[in-house]
Amino acid sequence: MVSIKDIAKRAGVSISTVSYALNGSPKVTDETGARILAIAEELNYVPNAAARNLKKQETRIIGVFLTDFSGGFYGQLVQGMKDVLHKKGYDLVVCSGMQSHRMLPERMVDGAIVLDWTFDSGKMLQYADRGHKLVVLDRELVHPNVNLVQLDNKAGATLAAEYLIEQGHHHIYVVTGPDNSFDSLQRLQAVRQTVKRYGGVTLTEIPGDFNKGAGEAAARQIIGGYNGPCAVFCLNDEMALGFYNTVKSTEYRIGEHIHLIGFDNIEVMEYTTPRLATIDYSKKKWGALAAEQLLKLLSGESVENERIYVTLVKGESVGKVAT
Amino acid sequence: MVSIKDIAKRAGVSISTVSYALNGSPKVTDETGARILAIAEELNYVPNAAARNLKKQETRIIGVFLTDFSGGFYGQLVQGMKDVLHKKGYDLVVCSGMQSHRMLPERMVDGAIVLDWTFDSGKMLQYADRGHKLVVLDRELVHPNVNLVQLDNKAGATLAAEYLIEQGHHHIYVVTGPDNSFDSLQRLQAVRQTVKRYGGVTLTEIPGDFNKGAGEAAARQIIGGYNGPCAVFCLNDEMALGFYNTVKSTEYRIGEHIHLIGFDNIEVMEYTTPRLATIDYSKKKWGALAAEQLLKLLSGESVENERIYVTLVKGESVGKVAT
DNA sequence: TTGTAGGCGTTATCAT
DNA sequence: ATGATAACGCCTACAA
Repeated sequence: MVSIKDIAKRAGVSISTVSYALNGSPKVTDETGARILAIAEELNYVPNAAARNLKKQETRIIGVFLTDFSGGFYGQLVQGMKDVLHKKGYDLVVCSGMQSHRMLPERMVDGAIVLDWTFDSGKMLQYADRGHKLVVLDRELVHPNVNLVQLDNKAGATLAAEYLIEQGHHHIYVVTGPDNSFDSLQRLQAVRQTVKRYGGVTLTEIPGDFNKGAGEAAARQIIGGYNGPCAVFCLNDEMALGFYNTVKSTEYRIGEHIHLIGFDNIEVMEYTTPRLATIDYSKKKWGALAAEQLLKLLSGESVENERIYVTLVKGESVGKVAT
Repeated sequence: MVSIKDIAKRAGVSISTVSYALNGSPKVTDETGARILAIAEELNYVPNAAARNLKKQETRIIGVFLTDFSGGFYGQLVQGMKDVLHKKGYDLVVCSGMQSHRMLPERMVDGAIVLDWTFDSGKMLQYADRGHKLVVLDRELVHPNVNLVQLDNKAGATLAAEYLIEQGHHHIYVVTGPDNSFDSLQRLQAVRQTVKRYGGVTLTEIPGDFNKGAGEAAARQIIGGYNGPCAVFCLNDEMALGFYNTVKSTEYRIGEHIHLIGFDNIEVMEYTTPRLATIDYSKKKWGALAAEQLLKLLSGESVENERIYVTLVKGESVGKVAT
């Protein structure tokens, strides 16, 4: 592997001169500079990241930690981050799986954006304590080195629940996410509160895990005990989709026997028949904002937590019920 | 930042003893080893990746290079890779954008899996020449350090074209991908060949770019000049989806006036009405195989190029035409 | 069993 | 304007 040493030898100068030249320092003559650059080019010199990182104590890389890559969800989110980070000379890598969590404390990345419920909160706080900067999208965490950019889950779930209730539904099922998911918990609590506020509405909670399978299971359960029109709020679209699939394979019809709403407005929702109601928000903006917040943290600015607002997307999957 | 030096000082031993202990070398007493480990734990020691990488000349990280993260396509692909790589003690990071291409020559990753038409083939060969190992999924490249795991595009496109022709269609449009996309080119050539082989079929090529917008534009163009039933082969599902959307907003019906088939069988396809015909293959297997090939390359084994086989998925989007 | 020391490739501070 | 040199944190012969 060719290093600055090789270039120095070839150019008949010292390694420091080479380093200066390569970094465009004005301390070196235009002439020698050009000569060195030419030699570097000729030798196909590429700086070694490990050495540079070790010396400079920074990588100019941001790690984005996701639970997995499935769903048409992350594309826009990451694009939003990339746009912002590239503009500031940062690169971005997407990591997934608990194995990769160590990249932050090992300083392979300068900071982290986390949307990954497998990332332990305790660990995150520990890292923050050691000076690492994080932006967290999927839970509440209080630490000067941690910034929160959260969805307005409460508003979204309330919108969804109210929508169902106002269409005349008085029996509502809610299919939840994993127990340790902050998003799920927030949404669930908003639903409970809304139901209580209205009165005369019964709420049945079905535990889920944000994956398709949970939606399918919930559908089987509800169909099994079907006794009249009911409404179902799946706390994310993935589960709503699984629910939809299962109902589709029966004689029951969505929007007629079973009314369904999800959360996230992932791309697929647009293609179902009937169109599934859901809660929408800008994934790209979410990513962009998260990246901006992280950059501020890295530059030592103090930052306030931020919130991403949501809107209701109506769909034929939710119909009126005569009361 | 706490380093082995700090641990050594605290433990009253030299840094090499600490290093040995941390790496579980049998050269150190169980007693001192335990004591050192305890102190490391207590001080929250985390090894510095840059230093380790610099010394060991490897990172045990594989870079996966994608053009972007959109589409429900990459989830399974990357999952397949991750499963294989983790089992061998490698981590995986997903990179996107030309900025990130430098990670390979800078040795931030030990090897690369590439499915990114913005990654220049010349550059890739150059890197291979310098000893870097790559597995390439989206083009043909001949180099001992490069392995190819390709889709059987020719078979897929032939299946699609034959399907249309055998349903009685004699006017076929094909919407292509970007000019520099190898997948697009291979598929297009197979279509041309199939059409020629059958005879009596006219083929119209509409340039696209593998994005939704191109599908929409093609749909507008075809509808604008509509004069009787025709068949359309979008060379990927993303464009087929755009096409579908646009037709949906008109009085024309897919599967009746316009017959449509795509390529990839992305998740969304299952939810359209009518179900869009497409070409399917296992994304997970593709990723897993690519990862295996890369590991072999890294361990110095010589490897043959591989191929991923495809199947036809029929759908109501393609109907029979009376001839 | 433990310590000493050299080196991985850069950057950056001092001299010259 | 250029060169010598000391870090950065870790690993690993080799010495003791």
